[in-house]
Amino acid sequence: MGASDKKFGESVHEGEDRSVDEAWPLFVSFLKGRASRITQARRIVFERVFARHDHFRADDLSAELASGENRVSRGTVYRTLDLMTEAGFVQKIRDHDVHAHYEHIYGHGRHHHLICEASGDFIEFSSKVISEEIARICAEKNFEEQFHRVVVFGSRKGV
Amino acid sequence: MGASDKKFGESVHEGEDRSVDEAWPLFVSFLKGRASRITQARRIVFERVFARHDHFRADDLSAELASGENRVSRGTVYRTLDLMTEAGFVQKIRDHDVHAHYEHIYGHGRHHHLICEASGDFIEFSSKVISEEIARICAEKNFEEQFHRVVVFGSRKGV
DNA sequence: ATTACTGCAAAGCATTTGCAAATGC
DNA sequence: GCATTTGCAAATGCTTTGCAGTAAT
Repeated sequence: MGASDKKFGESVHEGEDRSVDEAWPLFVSFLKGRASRITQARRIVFERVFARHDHFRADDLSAELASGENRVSRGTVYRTLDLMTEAGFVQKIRDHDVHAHYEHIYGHGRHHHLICEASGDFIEFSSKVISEEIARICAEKNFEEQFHRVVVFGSRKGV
Repeated sequence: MGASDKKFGESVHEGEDRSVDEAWPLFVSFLKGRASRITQARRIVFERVFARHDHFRADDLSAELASGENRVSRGTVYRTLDLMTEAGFVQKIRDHDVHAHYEHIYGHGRHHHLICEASGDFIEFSSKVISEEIARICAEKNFEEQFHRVVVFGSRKGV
């Protein structure tokens, strides 16, 4: 396919090798900027992340790297993933909090949350615009929606 | 108060007792419908959930119920919360999966996911409409957004 | 009487952490 | 040479589970 055919995002997957090679120097700068070291383990994890074009789980990646000639230990995989997140190369697709939160919904409409990272407070909101847009997207993607969640992380102004 | 005065979001706390009393019989039906028993422990957890008007964590609720005259054990609290979720009285405010998922975002635009519960597949999408709506809501709520996530659970049609 | 449920304590399991050895600078 | 990292293994902490006793039907 021609790169021009690719609609989604700007990622051009023929460029995958180039992608690591382009990105690595940036990670190096990031590390240098914080007086951290450029190590083999970090390079290995970095490459492995870029070799994937799908979503992955930290523990899967760690398992993959647990053996073989370029093995990296669990702790280091997790630590490097944190660095990469901080540097903005990966995004964590999960709530920050590992704990399960609940709320009772009897008599409530569906709603979503603004979560203040500083105080941990939740602000509820609901939006017809969003629900409708999601319904539209699902129809377009031939996907049957069961429910959706919208979470906005940030902070309350003036708190 | 007239129920009609109630806006959304501002739960009116005088109504709290009525809310449980209205809901409990429904839970009883649900339990009977699946040949499960109506027990004291379940009633205690149910009430405690409805007595809260905020979000709560399973482990906090469990800690609360760990002592006192109406104590309920940890295991039972978790099990009852599952039942209540299944029955639709509470909503779990967290991804289904406890594991952290990552993806690399270098060269990708921000995007979100449709997650197929059957196959576990992810379908990516992005929507300017949603981002703008969220920005609008944050402005309205005086909230400074850092980032947002939209997750739609459901299933792919014809898979 | 039966059978489901509860409490308990132990097990699970992803993730984190302390520390001695290894490595980058 | 010195400080940061790594690997290892043990610890964490929420959640789940097996089992024997208890309660609901």
